[in-house]
Amino acid sequence: MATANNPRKILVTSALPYANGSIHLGHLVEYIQTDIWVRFHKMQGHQVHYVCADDTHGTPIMLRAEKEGITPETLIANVHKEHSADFSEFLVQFDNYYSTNAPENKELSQSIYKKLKAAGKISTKTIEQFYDPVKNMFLPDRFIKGECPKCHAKDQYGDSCEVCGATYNPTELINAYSAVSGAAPVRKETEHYFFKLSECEQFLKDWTRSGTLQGEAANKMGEWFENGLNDWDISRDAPYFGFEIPDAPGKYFYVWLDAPIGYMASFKKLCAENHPSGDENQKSGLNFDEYWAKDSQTELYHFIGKDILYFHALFWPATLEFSGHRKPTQIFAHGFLTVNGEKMSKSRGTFVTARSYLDHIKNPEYLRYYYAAKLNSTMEDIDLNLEDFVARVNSDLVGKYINIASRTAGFINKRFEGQLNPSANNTVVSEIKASANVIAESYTAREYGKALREIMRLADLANGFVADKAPWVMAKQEGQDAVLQEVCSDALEMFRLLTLYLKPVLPKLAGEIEQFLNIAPLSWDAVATSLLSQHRINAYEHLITRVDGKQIEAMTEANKENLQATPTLTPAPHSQQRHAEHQQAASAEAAEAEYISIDDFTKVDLRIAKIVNAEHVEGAEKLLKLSLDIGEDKPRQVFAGIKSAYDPATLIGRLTVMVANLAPRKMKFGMSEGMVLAASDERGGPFILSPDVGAAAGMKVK
RNA sequence: GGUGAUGUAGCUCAGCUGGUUAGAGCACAGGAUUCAUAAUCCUGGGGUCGUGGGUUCAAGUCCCACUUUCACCA
Repeated sequence: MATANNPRKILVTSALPYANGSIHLGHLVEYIQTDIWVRFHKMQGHQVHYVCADDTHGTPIMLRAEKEGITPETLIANVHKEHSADFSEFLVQFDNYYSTNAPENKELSQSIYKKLKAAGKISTKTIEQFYDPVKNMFLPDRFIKGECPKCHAKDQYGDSCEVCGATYNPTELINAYSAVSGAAPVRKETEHYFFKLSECEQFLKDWTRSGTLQGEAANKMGEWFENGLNDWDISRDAPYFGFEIPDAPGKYFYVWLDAPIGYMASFKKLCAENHPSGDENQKSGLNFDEYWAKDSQTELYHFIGKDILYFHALFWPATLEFSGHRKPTQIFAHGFLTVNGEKMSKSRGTFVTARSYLDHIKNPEYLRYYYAAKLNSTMEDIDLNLEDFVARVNSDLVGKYINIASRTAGFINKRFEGQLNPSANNTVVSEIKASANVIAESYTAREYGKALREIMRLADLANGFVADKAPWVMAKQEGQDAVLQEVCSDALEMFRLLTLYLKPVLPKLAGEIEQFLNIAPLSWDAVATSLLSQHRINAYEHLITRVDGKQIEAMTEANKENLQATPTLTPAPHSQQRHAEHQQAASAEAAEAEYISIDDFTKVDLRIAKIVNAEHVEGAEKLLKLSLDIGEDKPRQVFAGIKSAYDPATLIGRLTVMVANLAPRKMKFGMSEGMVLAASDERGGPFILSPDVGAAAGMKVK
């Protein structure tokens, strides 16, 4: 066991976000989970370093930069700035946030490759791949599209069909085309470099059994072993944004080779920063080799999403082992985020970026708290239920926790000039202190939900104590001052302890409370101390406010609008996908948001409609009842939400456009047999459409 | 399709190696209270633990089948 004089030396990483998009609420699950774990261990007095970086290489980055007319270097520098700001505002405190496109990473990648080669783990093989003859480049599967060989759905990606779920090789696609240039790809031979993973099976089996993985993850590994391990293709042909392979002109490391090495590079940079002279083996503290040499005694933990377990549990330990480095102590995989029980969705407005959350909800600690309340050590998905989010934050943080200080500090400040006088032994205080170990164990085991349940149970005890003692009654009675002071002091001591327990999750709030209580920054061993009599606290200022459900609505609304305002042209990666081109399946929905086929469009039966009657609907705030002639025997009855903008009398006789084959819907005031089209956004509306002169009722719009 | 997970009160979740009338928070109802940016305290209603079989003296907890949702398939 580590002691105060001999702290554990721990290096922690989170997965590298791909420099191709913004950080969103899904990403944050991992960074918040990791950050809480790191902060907790730092509070315990251990020497913990938390590093991360942007994952910057690969074809998607190259092509996006080209499309934007900037260099890849400029693109990744912009993204790095954005990512850094997002993390910082969410209080994710990296010791270094770097980039895989860095000299340290290049050097490490090349040196590791050379060691693997010297160990006989590298081979070459000529393979045949699709090639874009217009762009003069080989195409990753994701950039080849065509007709599914099984169900003949159009515009499917090169590896799997979104419609029928079939998987296949890009060579099986019918009428394949390049998503980059549109040209028909040709097949072309090229020599690729492989890491001989097939030879690492025994090593990996042993490593897997050594307690490095969660049970579920180990099961998953077993499945992969059963299927047999294939060699890993680690090269890509120019043009490619990445590091060139030594002695292999025109060949580059596949992004997934140098990405995890980015963990090392980021740490190496941190070591250098700690050494002003630049001589990293001379100066204080951090020594790169102490953490990464084969016989390292330090601990190394990777927090990752379950989607990239394959890379971290197979390739990465094998790469480290056969290049003469230490292996990870443990790999912690977590599940994905769903919002309101479903995948994050752009059309529902639940695909929320970190920035958008900050713009609308403001306080990042609400999200940290909510995620922590949901997180456990398994790979299960966690759900962000927005209603639950509001209820939980308001009830737990404001109603229970902060309320303890809010309801007692006033007495101390007004009646005793901020001076405390706690009792010698309060049973509730003792019980709260007694939970320190249980809570610490839960944090260590990444069972944050369990930790917070316990903390909230303790907060209930504290509120019960206050209710039981009823200081407001004492305040009105003569001669009760001493007891009043004692009760409120004890409540604040309880509040101090709860703050300590919550500090890994709510570091900023804890800082403000330390100021309010006028105490030194809380570390875990401060459980053993107490607020002393004579100690003076500062004036209580309101610490946090409640979340308003309207803020949530505004956020989801804004994210819906964003989609319409700025449709992206590049294939949007799946909500959870952030790791380069191996992630090929863009969600059907995301794809839909960009383009629909002509077949989709013709499903909508648009007709010119003559408004033969329009009238107000009694009891309806927004609706007008329209009768629309579209050349049928009887006019259609349609309720349209345009009352705010139109006087019914002025509408009669006008021509407009309606959707004629929308499923009839029963509304409060009767059946609505279609929909009238109208334009609107924050600038105004609705404005109904009018056809040009000559159009007649019943004409089809196409 | 294969594989791994998952399905417990209206909502979000606990339930360790099988053992008394299945728990919590939120929401809801009633009461108390007024110190706190309506917070707090007490009480209560509410679940055939996805479905169907099986093992067992005893199953939410083990086994089998089906089914829901999610993920992965290099």
